[in-house]
Amino acid sequence: MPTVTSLGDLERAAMQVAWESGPVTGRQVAERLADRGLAYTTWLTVLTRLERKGLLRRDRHGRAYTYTAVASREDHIAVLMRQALGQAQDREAALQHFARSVSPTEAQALRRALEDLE
Amino acid sequence: MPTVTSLGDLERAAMQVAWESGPVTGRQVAERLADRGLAYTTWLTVLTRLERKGLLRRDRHGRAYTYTAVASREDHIAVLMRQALGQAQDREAALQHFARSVSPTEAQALRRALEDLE
DNA sequence: TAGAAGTTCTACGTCTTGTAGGAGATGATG
DNA sequence: CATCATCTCCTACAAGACGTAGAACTTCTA
Repeated sequence: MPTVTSLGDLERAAMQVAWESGPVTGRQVAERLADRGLAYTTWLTVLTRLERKGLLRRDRHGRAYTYTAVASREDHIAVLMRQALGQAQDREAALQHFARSVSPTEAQALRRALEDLE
Repeated sequence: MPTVTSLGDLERAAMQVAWESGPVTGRQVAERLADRGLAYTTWLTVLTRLERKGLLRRDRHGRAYTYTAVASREDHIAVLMRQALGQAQDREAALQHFARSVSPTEAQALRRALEDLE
């Protein structure tokens, strides 16, 4: 299981944009996050690093690159959760603790999801 | 939700020992992990950092300190999983993806755990 | 063909983690 | 009580990740 490195603050922000706005250019990310007052090239660097981490893919479109999330946010989160779970020596016990820690709504959603599995 | 910082390699190893061997001294950790060939003070530093991160607690016992895990390994893992889940904007969707990604055995364990909830 | 817009490369400061030595405190032991 | 074995504390340094960005080079486009 290839370890997913944890993301920094800017990296997370850029991923949010990629997830919410579909394929984006560096320029678009910079505009979407203009409130942070960071330089355009800062976002380019962040996007490049996210590509190297395998979270984004990029395709040329004319002069510019377009960045696309490799996995959906939900998939990414599921991977993170599985990775946490993988650290348990007793997974069933860990799952039990997890089940106890979720809200009733979440528990219900989980039950439904598990039913749909079969 | 106070963010749990991710652990480094040595930190994780030290936590394993703390979880498996109950309260331990720095010396014991160093011995348990002697195969790594690291200096005793290296482990002391690691334990100190884990204490600062809130994962270990320490109590004086004569001249030495004894380190104890604040949460069980399973609780810690549940926290990590919840933290991952917390990044979703649509938790139900994320849980659904997670449910789909676990093994049949794990799914069964989860179902049981959720049943026991009520 | 010149300018706008894009990319690439390089760089630097800070924080985290791995790694550990030296100095000082303290408990045990003869 | 003096000394030795231990223990802690403080400090340090290298490497890597991340935030941050400018300079230089490339490429559309009018």
